[in-house]
Amino acid sequence: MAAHPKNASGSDAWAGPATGGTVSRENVSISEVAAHAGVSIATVSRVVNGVSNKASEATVARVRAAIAALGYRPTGAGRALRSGQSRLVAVLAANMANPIMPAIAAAAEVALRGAGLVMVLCDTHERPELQDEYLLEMRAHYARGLVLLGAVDSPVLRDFAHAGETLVFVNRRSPVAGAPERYVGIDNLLAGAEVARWMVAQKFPVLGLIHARLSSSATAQRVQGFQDTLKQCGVALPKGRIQTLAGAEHLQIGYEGMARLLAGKLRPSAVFCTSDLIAYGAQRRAAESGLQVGQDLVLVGFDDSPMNPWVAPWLHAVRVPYAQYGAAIVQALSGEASQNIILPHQLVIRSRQVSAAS
Amino acid sequence: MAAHPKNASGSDAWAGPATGGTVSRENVSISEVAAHAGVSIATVSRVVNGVSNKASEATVARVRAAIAALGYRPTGAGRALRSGQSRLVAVLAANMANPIMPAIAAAAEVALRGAGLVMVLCDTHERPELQDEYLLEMRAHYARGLVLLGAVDSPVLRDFAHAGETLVFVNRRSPVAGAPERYVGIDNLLAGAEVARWMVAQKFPVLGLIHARLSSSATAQRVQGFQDTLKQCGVALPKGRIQTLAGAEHLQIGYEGMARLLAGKLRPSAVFCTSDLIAYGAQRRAAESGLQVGQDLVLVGFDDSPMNPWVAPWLHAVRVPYAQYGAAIVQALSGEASQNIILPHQLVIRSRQVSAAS
DNA sequence: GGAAGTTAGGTAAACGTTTACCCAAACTTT
DNA sequence: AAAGTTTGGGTAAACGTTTACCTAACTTCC
Repeated sequence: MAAHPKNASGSDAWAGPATGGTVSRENVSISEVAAHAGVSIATVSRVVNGVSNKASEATVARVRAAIAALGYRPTGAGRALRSGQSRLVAVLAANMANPIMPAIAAAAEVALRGAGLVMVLCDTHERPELQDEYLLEMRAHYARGLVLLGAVDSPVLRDFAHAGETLVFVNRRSPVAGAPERYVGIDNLLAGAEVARWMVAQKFPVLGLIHARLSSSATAQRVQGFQDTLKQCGVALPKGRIQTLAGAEHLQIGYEGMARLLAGKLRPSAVFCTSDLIAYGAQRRAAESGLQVGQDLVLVGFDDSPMNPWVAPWLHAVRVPYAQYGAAIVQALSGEASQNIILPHQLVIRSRQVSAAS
Repeated sequence: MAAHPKNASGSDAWAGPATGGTVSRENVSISEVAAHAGVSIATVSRVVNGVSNKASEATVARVRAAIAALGYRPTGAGRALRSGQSRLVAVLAANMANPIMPAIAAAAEVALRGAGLVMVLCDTHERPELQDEYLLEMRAHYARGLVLLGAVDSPVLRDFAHAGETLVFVNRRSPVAGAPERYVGIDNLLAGAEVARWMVAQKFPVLGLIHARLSSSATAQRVQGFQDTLKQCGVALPKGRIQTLAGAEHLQIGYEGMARLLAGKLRPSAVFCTSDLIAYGAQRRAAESGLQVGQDLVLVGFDDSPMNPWVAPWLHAVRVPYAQYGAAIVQALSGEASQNIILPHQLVIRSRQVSAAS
């Protein structure tokens, strides 16, 4: 019931039926706390920020009591304005439709919280103008850092990179050369190579590859590692069995890519898809041709979404340790302006199940 | 004059190698724009905010030119501090692991952008303390609105609801009674009823139901609509064929629920799962028992994720129009303090395809 | 041709913080 | 006992906006 008179005349209207002690009142500011504790606002500020040698035990206790009693919490805007830095960290994701983006974002959010920061999540839809818009907007909010979850090249990004803004590139490397770079990701080159080596070891007679356009450094490296290693092992991968498709929709890419592979003379027996979504699409197309993925045809994906055991138990995949990304992002944010954090990946081969599942 | 040199000496330090015209410089503030245009900061502010009758055509043009030349963009913190309101809208999602959450968030983000607002996405993990933490933090940033994507009951939420904070409840109704409520969602009761009616019309001999605990109003209504309608149609749904499971992990709930259903004497021929994820889990368990979902057993899910045709073509589902949620959320934010926006849903029955997945 | 109204725009206060600087009192050192 | 040093805490400026209020210079009207 809390009364809540928005334009009431009675000034102490909401001092009345207090909702229950520590629960927040409408709009406590630092000066009210100061008055309540009988100190200056400077002292309150110092207590809040843990400035150590500026207040006696007794005063600290008194201030803390006042804070608790009034349910005070410093206002972000005031802080940001004064100190030129907020607790906001912007995460710009290229494409939230890909389930790995929310997965990384979730991990980042937990880690950031642990560091006392707040995540702001934006979806750039892989569009440079939108990315620029968000970059500017977030700097206007004094964001402490900008995390690019799949960056695209754009004017403002270049500008920021050269100006020394705090940028963290995740999964996909910075598209702007010549500037220091904070990067979090895995060794995509090695991962691609491992997939190739496994396929060779399994002696699959006919290999294939489906991937999106190479504008993303991650995809490019996966593809390169795969191809190089095959060549190195003396295994052929002719042009016709490499399907490169444009478009943002990975499911569609997989579907179409598989259609083209199946149109070739030799039916592929193992296909490397550079993302799980591509593999999902490929499986769908293969199933429509009556193929049983996991038996007639082996697919290897990339990311290894936690949902794979449930919706795609037939899928092998390179597992990217998304849960570890959170901590790594925080570390990158607070560390040197130029650093690479390379996390360990793992090729997950699912048992030849009929009945797998976690 | 304004000039406002922070430490004079190298005042024009960054006027040097301009990055290229309209691209942002380090830190342009309104006073620099004012100086550049030869007007007061008040005038610049008015132009920026489109206050109509306070500046001549010529002045407006001059100010706009200065803004463009310097790449000025008003600082969020300053604005928020002065006006007590920012452009931030917080979206508190209960569980980002459920793909419908990112889907709604994405729609909301697009619509909010269109309204000149910025989305801040947080994951409450269905935990009241975390939800409270975010509510407080976001109000401390003068968030213009708080969107609860699956609210849980919590002290601060109650407090805010009664204090008249701008709260929008999506999918799941407000857990606090007696306060005005802005709600965006579908008619879950009706949807549940429709599923029941369809199942009855198809004359499935043995029905089943798997759902999570009923703390969510959405789940509760789906279940109630389903059960009521079955009863009304004279179709039995004994206790043993209703599987209610606790836990946050819907995939697991589906898996376990199906296991229990299959342990009964009669094998169910059609099962209603109150979310797609539950259906995924159920399918997995059924497949492990050698059942072909879509033939031996029909599953109806809820949400109809865009990925369903790809990863779960065997799944019928109630389609929730997530793409429309964005606009609805914006509308709810800007409208009356008490309103219901009920969007249309649709029971999607997929053709009886043969080429089922695994 | 003066009163009244309109137009264009400047002045300065306020929003809630943080922090550089100052100062008094209490110790510590010679 | 005077000179330093530490401890505890207050004063006030600054951060970048928005906006209430003021003030000229024009219009308009009789």
